[in-house]
Amino acid sequence: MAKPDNRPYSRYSRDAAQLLGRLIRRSRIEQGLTAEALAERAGISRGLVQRIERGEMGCAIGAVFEAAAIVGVPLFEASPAELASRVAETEYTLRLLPRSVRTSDKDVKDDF
Amino acid sequence: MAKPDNRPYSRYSRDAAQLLGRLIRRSRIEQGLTAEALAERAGISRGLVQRIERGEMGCAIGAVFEAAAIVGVPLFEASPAELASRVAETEYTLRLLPRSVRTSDKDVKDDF
DNA sequence: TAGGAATGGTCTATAAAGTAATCACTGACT
DNA sequence: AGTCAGTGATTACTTTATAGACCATTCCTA
Repeated sequence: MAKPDNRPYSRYSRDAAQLLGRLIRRSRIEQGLTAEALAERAGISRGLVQRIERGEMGCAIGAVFEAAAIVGVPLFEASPAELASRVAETEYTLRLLPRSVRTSDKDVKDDF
Repeated sequence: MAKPDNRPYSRYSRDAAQLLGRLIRRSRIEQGLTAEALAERAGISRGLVQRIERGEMGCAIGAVFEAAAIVGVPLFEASPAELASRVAETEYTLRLLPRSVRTSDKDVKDDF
């Protein structure tokens, strides 16, 4: 795994993963879709669907997002078009930024 | 990996992953944070940070969300409090739904 | 309320993610 | 201009997730 498991995840990221999982489950059930059926469509196993819906942190983001897309849970509160637009937009902004970050040390700027 | 790679990801989920990665990178750079530094904070390797920022689908969602949380990229456009609230909310709704889905078959709604 | 599909959990083999070390290259400062 | 930190990419190795089959249980529905 990514995390040595003694280094805990932040509350925020755990909540986010859990919420996403619950939303997927909710949507799936509301659509009368079986876990097995969703798994098949997403090209993953039923066991993985379970873990995704449980909000486990080890699941591949591709599998999670794919499941979300299939049952219609919006990612980034955005439609496909909006999403693509924001991708391009961010891509552009990224090109304007310095490629390398100077380790100017200690100013962490976690305020905002 | 989750996907046999012949079964492609949908455009939507790929865009979402890519956008998230770019946003993380953007935020990181704007904060003058080194990829190495972010990796250390997230408890992951620098190589994984690279893949996350590249938007690769195989990254663990925990690692991605953790990185996002650290650099301040909002998940679900929600603050920590809002997120927790929505988790509880969804949890509740979920309890009202049938636990088991009847395979009423063929009404599938993969358009959106 | 009985039948049966759907779910949840467990187990093993395998594929893949993740790490760490290394090297070349880019680009930001003195 | 030269230096060196940061980055990007590749490698080999370790750890982990995933698939798939299985069994027990839940709970829809006839």
